[in-house]
Amino acid sequence: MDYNFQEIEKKWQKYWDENETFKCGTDFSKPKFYGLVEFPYPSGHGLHVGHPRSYTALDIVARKKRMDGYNVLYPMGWDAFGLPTENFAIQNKIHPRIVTENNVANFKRQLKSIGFSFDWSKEINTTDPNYFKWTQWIFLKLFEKGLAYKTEMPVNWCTSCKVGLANEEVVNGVCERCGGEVVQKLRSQWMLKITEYAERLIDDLDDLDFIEKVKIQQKNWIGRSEGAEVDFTLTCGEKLRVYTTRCDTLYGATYMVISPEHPYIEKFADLIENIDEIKAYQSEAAHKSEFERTELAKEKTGVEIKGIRAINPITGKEIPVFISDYVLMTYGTGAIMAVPAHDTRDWEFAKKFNLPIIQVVAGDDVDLDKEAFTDVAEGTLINSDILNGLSVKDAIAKMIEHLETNGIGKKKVNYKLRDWVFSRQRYWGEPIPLVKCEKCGYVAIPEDQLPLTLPEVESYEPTDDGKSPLANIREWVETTCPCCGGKAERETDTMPQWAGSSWYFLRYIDPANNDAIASKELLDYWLPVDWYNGGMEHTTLHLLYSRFWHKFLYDIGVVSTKEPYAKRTSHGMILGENGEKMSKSRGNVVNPDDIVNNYGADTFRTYEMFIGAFDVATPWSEQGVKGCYNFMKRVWGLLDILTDEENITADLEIAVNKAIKKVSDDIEKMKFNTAIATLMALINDFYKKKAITKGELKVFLQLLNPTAPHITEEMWQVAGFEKTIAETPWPTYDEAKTVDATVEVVLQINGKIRDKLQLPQGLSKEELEKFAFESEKIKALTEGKQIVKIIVVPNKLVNVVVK
RNA sequence: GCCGAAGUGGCGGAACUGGCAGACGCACAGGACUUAAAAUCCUGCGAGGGUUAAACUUCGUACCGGUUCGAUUCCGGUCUUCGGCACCA
Repeated sequence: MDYNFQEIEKKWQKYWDENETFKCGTDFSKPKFYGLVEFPYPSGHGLHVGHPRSYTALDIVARKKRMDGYNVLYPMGWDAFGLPTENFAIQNKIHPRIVTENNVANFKRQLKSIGFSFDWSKEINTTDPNYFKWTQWIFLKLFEKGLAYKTEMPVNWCTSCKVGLANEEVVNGVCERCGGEVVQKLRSQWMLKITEYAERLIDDLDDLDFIEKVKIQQKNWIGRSEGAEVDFTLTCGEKLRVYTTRCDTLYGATYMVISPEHPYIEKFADLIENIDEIKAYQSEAAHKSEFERTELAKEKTGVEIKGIRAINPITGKEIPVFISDYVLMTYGTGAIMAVPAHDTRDWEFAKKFNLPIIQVVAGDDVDLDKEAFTDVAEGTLINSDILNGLSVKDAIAKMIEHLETNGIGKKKVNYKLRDWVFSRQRYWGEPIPLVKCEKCGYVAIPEDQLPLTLPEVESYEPTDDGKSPLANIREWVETTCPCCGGKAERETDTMPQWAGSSWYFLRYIDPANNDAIASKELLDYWLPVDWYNGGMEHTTLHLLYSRFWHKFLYDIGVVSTKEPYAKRTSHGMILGENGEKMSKSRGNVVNPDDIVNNYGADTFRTYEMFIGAFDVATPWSEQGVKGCYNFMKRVWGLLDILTDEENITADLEIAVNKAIKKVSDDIEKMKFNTAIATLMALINDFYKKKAITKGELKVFLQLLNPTAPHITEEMWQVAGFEKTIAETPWPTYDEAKTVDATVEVVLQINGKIRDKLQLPQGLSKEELEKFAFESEKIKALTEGKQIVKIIVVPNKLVNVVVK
């Protein structure tokens, strides 16, 4: 009988659908397992071979957990708002909803063809009004609690398309779509105060089982730093506040710099003698795009503010104040004290403008004519009066104390994290459910009017002045104020794509609920997500945003866990055969459909898991796929050598027990490649014997089932076993039977292998030593030499050290 | 520049806590079956030396050095590749 994967896979996919085999249970006394993978953006290109790497991995975990007796929730849905769909709709004059429907249908067909054990009854779609009703609801709660606010923010503006672009759409400083110039333009934008959660987002990471690099990347992104705020008095009488992490170097602060956007320029314009020059510099800086500001950062620029000077509060000396675009308005106070001796940027600036450089930390190999001395960890303070002789660490502590007792400054923690720009001037997103009333300002629309749906429009293109296409629909925009009943206009911005994905794992729990995000009882049972796998590219955006929203929902009592995800893992990228990232332009894209059609879903799944270490990027290999296809055929061929014997034969008992242990452990540790290797080795044993008993086949099929579910179920049925594998418990092993009766013991002289002995398991050190010296080779090589030492590692080796 | 990960046969990759480097697969070679091929099954397969064949032997986990009876694994330094951040005071 040939291995007809098309027929087998179709048969079992139909069976699972009809029997709702993987629908999560309602017996809440059972332990639960909530496995989650990132839901895809249903693009027009169809599924990428990268998606199934993640989905298969957690599918294996989910299938095993079910066999382990857990109540498992493993859901799937669609993150369907977003730009590519909108752009496709614009180009082809099709409604984005239709585009989305088509893409979702295609994705769903593809996912089903791979045989994932998703509970499809929990399917969600972020563009479904019954879904985004709750996205809007969460936004209104944020608004109500003062965590959503509107402010002027620079946006990336494409001068040719006349449209605001998301950061992801700006590639090398130009518009991704048309290649046009991108500049910064101020626009009024809705913002979410994620910075208010910065500290908790860092601190709570400690209790989570996230892979270390995710934690590190999130911490770096949030960018916590401890320092001090210090007030310098200006000659105009006002105080200029700076932030510094190195207040120990205050004696070396020889000038100050404020950012070009600093409000003091405007405030003290009358006192500034060279105001024209300053204004010119300001406008120059404003016209630089983000790209230019960073790319051209090699040479420092700036202008001294004439007419205003500052007084160093520690030394009492008068120092000049500059403006320069190397100081950012968005971090700290938008002003710095410059210590050129110990900061590279300040040093470069001081060199260019010929400013004094005063060393305040001593160290070896310091040449301040060549570069700043920044590696001060071992240094001692000098030229610093009260701090002289102290280490940097002690000096900081002493200076903070000094600043605080004298009212000059205080300790301060800062974060690099900035608030979340939450507006998009686009059509295909969730409308922000607010109206602007002339009298009442921004007012939330009443909850019972949610969802606020998108109106039908003629064109999805943004307006000439960069407003959302919604702004053109006057009958939709013009409304009444829910507060005073007067004339009001709807907000025409929509939410970013990150909105719908920031809470989707909650909706899976109870997707049809009309009264709440999900019922409290179900939320309490299923949360937190036990295991979330996804790409590293989502570490600093999606993963952080969703942790933020979850913490907010925790604060307002919607959910009972502080954190959404107990465990986070990440898969490596699958590269093209040439080792480069898969892309259309490189022509190295592999279509999952082709693999499923030519080799079958089981081969595809097995290959994706066998390809290499799960968290490491690996190139695709068609030959490798064939290797796994061979394995499937060998698995199928076991039916030809099947005997009637019910038990596991004695000579394979150890191998089978070892395999159960290894596969079980490897799945938990995501070492799918070695789990499969173990099963390949085991099947070689069966073929060598040209026989497999029913007992052996049973265990083998169960172990392979999570990876290759179709072929194993079919063989299970053909072999006449009861029920389906999915309904059977995961096989157990006998620890005592995972150890071989004999072990190969290595005999070494001075650490070099000279002989090997096959000896019984568990011999004592003395016995091993005795056996070692019975070896002819060891005898010969130790003959007449002085034995210095003998090292014996039980069951492993005897090493004789001779002189 | 900063943070992080990695470098092992012709290739993808194994190796628990410092203890036989190269599991498993691919490719390749040889054999069985076949009229033949494909498919399948079996065997071999790091490099050099050595032998009719074996035995045997030296080298070998990016590079240089160290710790150790013993290092792919630990420590110091160098190089390369990939991922992230990037004037964050």
